[in-house]
Amino acid sequence: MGGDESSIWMQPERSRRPSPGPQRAYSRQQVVRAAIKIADQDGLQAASMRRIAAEIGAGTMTLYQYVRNREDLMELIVDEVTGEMGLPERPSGEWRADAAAVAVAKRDLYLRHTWLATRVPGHPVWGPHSLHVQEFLLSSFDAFEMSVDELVSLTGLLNGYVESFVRAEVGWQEEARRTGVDMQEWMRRTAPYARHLVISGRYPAFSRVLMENTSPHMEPDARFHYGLDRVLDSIEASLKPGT
Amino acid sequence: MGGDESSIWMQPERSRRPSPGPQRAYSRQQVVRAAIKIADQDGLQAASMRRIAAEIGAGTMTLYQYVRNREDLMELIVDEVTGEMGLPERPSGEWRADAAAVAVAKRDLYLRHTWLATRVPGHPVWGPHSLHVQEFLLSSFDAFEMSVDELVSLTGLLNGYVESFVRAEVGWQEEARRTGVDMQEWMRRTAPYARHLVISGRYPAFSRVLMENTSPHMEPDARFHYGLDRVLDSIEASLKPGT
DNA sequence: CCCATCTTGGTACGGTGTACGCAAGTAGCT
DNA sequence: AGCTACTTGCGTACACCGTACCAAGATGGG
Repeated sequence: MGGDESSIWMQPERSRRPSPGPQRAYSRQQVVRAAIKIADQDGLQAASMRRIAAEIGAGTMTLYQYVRNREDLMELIVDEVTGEMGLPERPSGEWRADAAAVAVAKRDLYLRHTWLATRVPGHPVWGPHSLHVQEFLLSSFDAFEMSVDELVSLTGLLNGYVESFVRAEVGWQEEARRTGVDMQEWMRRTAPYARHLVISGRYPAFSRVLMENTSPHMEPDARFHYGLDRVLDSIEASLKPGT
Repeated sequence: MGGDESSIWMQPERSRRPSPGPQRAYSRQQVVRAAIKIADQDGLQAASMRRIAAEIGAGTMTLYQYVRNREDLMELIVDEVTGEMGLPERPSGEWRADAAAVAVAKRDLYLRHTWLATRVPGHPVWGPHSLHVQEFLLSSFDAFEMSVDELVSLTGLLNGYVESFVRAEVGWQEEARRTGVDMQEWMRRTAPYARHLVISGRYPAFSRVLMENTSPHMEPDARFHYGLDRVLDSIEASLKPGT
């Protein structure tokens, strides 16, 4: 009977209702926390079933008692860390402040758990924490009259901005962890080629960006807020007050 | 002597200058094309060194005569397909049309090669085709006076929008290929849980989006252009005519 | 012709996710 | 109390992966 149990959120941790068999030695929470710890330290790839199991002192296959497969586990850890965003229960009513709060909290979260940016999107994560963030952002616009399509477009604009900004930001960090070569070092090693490109004269606009790359720049924080304001402006322009 | 040869673009295909040893049996082009073909059919993961080698009838390790490692090859195939964007030699002078052309061409490219969206960003790809796209977009704004920081922010806004939109779009397709479950099917399987969420009453705004998900929607194309216009508006608002 | 040099590609190593099945623990029923 | 049915932990095995290493063969210049 039961349903198709196709989503993890439909299969909460198996409860220990009185039934035959030994006591469970671990917990889903334990597995999830171990996975997050490893991903934080050495990247999402490093959070392999073997390594996670080793971290909690279990046999590899034991994990499959707590999680159906690695993909499900990935979904669990994403929702778990999303809980760290710590948004209030409901929006304040000031849509711009609320939307900005979501954006900033999301960026901070991604910077704290850089592996979040390496995930390929697919079906949405409908865990409790992720749903709360969704609900918070969507209901920030409750005071305005708009179709679902418009609402989804506008929140998508915001989410898209944050994600792409932070993906670029975090991409370098992830590469540095993987290869041991950070941005500074990569620039240094690629300098001869960069010089060649500039000298060729084929890419004047690109060269201008390249040349000034060594001079002091806007800090990432400032760049983020600058772009964020642009996006919020563009959202504001499409808002019509509701009933 | 020579340099550090740290980037692929500094090591063009080894030329066949007269020297002892057998003729080369394959070519970098051949390897790149095979990799693209496999990635198009079965995803980036499927483009393994073994599979690519098999595709062109070579031994696995032979590929390493044409490419230093898999990462370099990935960079090569990205630049290769970027050539398909087919932008004109230089911008028309109508910045809005030029920027929109880049956005549309990029989306089309990603839809044609969905694996592009699954790549984790890191150092930029400075291959000839990618550089041309960069140059085209940057120089679209030549008529305006702005700092490099502003220029990078604005083009980043546009690129970010396109990438995040198309990543969401393509995420479903990639998941469908990987798991055999497409969006329709996923929605169907998750319907009981969705119903549960709606009934719980905890997510009213989210529920509204969910409920209308079955009614006819704006087509992806229309949604893309709607958001694109928003982004272009927001860029336009920050433009000051130059000298 | 010789040989220095190049190309091909087999084998092997250390990793991955997970299917299968076995040994052992335990609650409920007789 | 003993049996049984079910659960849990987990070792083994399989089919993949990237690539280091090296042997064997091809070939152009002297």
